[in-house]
Amino acid sequence: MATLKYNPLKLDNQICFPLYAASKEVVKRYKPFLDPLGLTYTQYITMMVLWEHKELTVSKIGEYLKLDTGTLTPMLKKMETAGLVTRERSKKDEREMNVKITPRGMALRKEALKVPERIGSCINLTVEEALQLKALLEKII
Amino acid sequence: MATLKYNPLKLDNQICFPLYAASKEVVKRYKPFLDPLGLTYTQYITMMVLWEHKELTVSKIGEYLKLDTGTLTPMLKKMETAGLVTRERSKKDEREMNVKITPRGMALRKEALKVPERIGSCINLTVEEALQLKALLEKII
DNA sequence: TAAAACTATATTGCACACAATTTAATTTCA
DNA sequence: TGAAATTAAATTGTGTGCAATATAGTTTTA
Repeated sequence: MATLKYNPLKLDNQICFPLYAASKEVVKRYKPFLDPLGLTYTQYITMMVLWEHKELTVSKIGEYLKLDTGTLTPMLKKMETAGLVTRERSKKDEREMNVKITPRGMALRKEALKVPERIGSCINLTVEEALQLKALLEKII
Repeated sequence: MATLKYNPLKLDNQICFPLYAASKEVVKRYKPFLDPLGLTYTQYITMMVLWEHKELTVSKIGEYLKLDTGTLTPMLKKMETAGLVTRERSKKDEREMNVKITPRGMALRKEALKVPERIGSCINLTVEEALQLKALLEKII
């Protein structure tokens, strides 16, 4: 009798691929809600940590978001140009760059408040499933 | 008594963020195993569908991987240069580009066979948790 | 205290991702 | 059947991501 061998290199047998595809898919679903705010997804999560903490160094932002300076520096410069943040060297330690949210950046929070619920209704998971997913993902990170 | 309001814009309350972070993290963990094969993560999943199907059009590859031509065309050209695939216009329909795996590309499969188990031991999930995660992610896609 | 080690950010180079547009080939249908 | 619609790739432009390196400031320590 022929035995059907398990193929470890089949796309369908991967855990990485649905993770990769779902992540891109969700970021894409944010786009129509973020475009009116003038934010990309990466800028949106950056604003999230700034709405909460008001002022942070580049490396602190990088710690929260798990992004490196090669990604953050150019993006923060754009956000500065857009008037959402200011960038200033720390007086205490000139190596540090303090990124501070502006009143305009703070004001954007009101408009962003609708985003999470709108996204929620775009993602086909129950609250329980979402919590379960979150727990599993956090175990990986 | 003060009521602590739920903050929908807190990074910790997002489902999208752990998804985004975990996806990047897993792709990063593949790097040390894929570097010796001369493959990037995107090229690796492309090889997966080609190991299975041998010959596909660009759009079929895009369907499997959920990637568009702006991503695939330049990457497939690099893979052609690397001798992993050939690219040829379809005789039946000149609009289609047939991408075919080469013997060298096929031979790479043997070396790649160790990758999935090595990755498995890098990811801190039980088999049950991984299957659960996969099911939840596929519900999103 | 001055050289060495370390730290924070910036820069460079490479590889995606995708929206929007273009080009070329095929199919539809008036 | 021939113009219009559709389809498949390629191209262009913008925005990440990250490894590796560079630069400048701070701390450690011989």
